Amino acid sequence: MTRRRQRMPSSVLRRLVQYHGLLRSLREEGREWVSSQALADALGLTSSTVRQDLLHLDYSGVSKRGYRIEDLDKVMASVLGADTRGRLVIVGAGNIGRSLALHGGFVTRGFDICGIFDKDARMVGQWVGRLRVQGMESLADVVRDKQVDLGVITVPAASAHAVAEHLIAAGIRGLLNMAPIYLRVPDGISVVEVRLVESLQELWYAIRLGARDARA
Amino acid sequence: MTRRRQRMPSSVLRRLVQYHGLLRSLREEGREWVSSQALADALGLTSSTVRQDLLHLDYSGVSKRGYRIEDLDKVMASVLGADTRGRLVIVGAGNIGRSLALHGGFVTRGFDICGIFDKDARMVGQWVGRLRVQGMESLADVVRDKQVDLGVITVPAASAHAVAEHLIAAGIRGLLNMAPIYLRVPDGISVVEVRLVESLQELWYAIRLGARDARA
DNA sequence: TAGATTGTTAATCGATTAACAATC
DNA sequence: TAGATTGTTAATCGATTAACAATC
Repeated sequence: MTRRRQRMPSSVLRRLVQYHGLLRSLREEGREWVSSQALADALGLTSSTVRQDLLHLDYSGVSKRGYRIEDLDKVMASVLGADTRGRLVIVGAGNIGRSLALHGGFVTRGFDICGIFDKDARMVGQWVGRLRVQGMESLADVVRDKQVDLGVITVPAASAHAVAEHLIAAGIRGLLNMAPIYLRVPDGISVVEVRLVESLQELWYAIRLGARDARA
Repeated sequence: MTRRRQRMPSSVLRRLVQYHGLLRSLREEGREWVSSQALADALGLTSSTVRQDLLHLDYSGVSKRGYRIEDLDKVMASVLGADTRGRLVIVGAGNIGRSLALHGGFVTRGFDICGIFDKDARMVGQWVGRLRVQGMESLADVVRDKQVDLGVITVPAASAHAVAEHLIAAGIRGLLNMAPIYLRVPDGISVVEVRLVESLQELWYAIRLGARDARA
């Protein structure tokens, strides 16, 4: 009987995903044990934070030795759902959309790309790797037939909301939004916003601040 | 004499960048005033948070009317450095790197792309929009000659650390890292990590949790 | 004027860090 | 055994929200 744990804070979830990626690398290296301190060092955290985070899991380490990498990896994969594959479609076959479709990272980390769509008739029919760009009118059928879970939005800001509604109407439950606009969605739909330009602006601020400090 | 404000927490900085993007759109629409409540609604925050954030700026709103969009935009642009352009290079001319180079978002939001580099000789010389892919041996010269501020890393995880060191040695002060590995850098160098696959994994967790809750 | 909205203080909430007994 | 590392509680720190007097 698994103990009922409270809902995971998103700060903890974000780190669990990181630990999991790290554990996979460590496993590949053939390592067997890892300590909270080693995990913390690798990600720029404190060992206290790591141990607090692992409290959210049904897994215990071993005093003096740390955590058995293989076991912890399995527990995390199960909690994160990394042991079942997610199905996604990409909407927007511009540069970003096509590069994500061609990028191997999604596939190797558990996601299947079930289609790429664009409303531009000139794009439709073009090949992107093994996929052929489809028109928006096919979206709902593909989502239903292939039981697609997630939509990745890589269209311009002006079309993003319409695309989101289209995907939600088709039955999708989660959106990764790369369009530079904040999406408002109904309850029950999850959204993760990816903000490349904004990240760059934060970086730009930090650099300028550093330069000022250095002069002072 | 501008009052010396304390260092800005990164949570506040992240939102200031968002406000600024929003203010730009509002300006384009020809709007003149905006309230803390309207800003909050647009980004899913509370008006309290917005007003607290604006306390970090040398700018005051007007009781009963809100904030004058044009003035607030200017103050923010100045604080964020959005009134001076940042220069960047992209290292890694794979799908992601090329799509970022071709993407207009960086240029329209204040960043100039000064070069794209790859260590693969077969890539070197190929055109990516107006840019030609250069070999790694040219990197240091370009960074120095064009006074490049930022590096965007879009190489595989295995090469990311070497590329980061190369960029830092060339004199760059900030890195946007899209490689799926956590970068360790010396003091004084800023890093922003972009984690597409990890974002997708967080989304996947949220969806599965939602599905469980719906069943319960 | 009356009412809406700011600026700011205080209260709450949540996340991180410190500390240390338990333990293998 | 002795020492390293866990699990967990308590302390600290920081961020968000609530509340409301000031005000145009």
